[in-house]
Amino acid sequence: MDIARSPQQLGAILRRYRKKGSMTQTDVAAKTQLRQATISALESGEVGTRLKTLTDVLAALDLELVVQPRRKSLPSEIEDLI
Amino acid sequence: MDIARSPQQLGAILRRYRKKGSMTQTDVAAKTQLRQATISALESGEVGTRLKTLTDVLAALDLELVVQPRRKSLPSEIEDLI
DNA sequence: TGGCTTTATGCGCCATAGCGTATATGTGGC
DNA sequence: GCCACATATACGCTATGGCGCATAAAGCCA
Repeated sequence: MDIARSPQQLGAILRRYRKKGSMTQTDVAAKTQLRQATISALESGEVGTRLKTLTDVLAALDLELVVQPRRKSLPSEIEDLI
Repeated sequence: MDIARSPQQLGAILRRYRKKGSMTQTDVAAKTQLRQATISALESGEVGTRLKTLTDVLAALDLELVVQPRRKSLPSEIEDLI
């Protein structure tokens, strides 16, 4: 599932989509005018990453966000503990 | 729709949900341990807002994010111009 | 195992978010 | 018009993201 409630989950999802598109962090960095190190930080779930960085990467991966009410999601809460 | 591709769209969505829940920025600030001014900035679409701030507010409003491939969305692109 | 690619870290620098505190500006309701 | 309540701004401060540049540490595959 691609539901995120934390920067960590968001980072993991972005990494999955990036790999699905056969791109490296360096590729994404080039597309977004960011550094490879910055992409690394985002995917690692650094809590301080800026929204602009997130939306830039989403654009590079051709993704978008949907905001929705939380569903009961035991799986996702368990995932939080990992 | 609640699709966001930019901090601005995200802020607008959050504001709508907050009002739907009859909460003030001060209420959300209290719940999240952030300042009312910070909530104001987030809803205004300040690009530098931190991911942690976003996820904290999402939690306070009982919302979550879904990441999905971009759909062709003329409406959303028009919205960008507003 | 060696060698190449990919990802994670380090360091010094600058810009800025978020802080506390406070005030100004909206915005409704009466 | 007045007055609460809500939201937007301001100022000085500290913490930290992202930068360039560089290197270390994994991963991967022949």
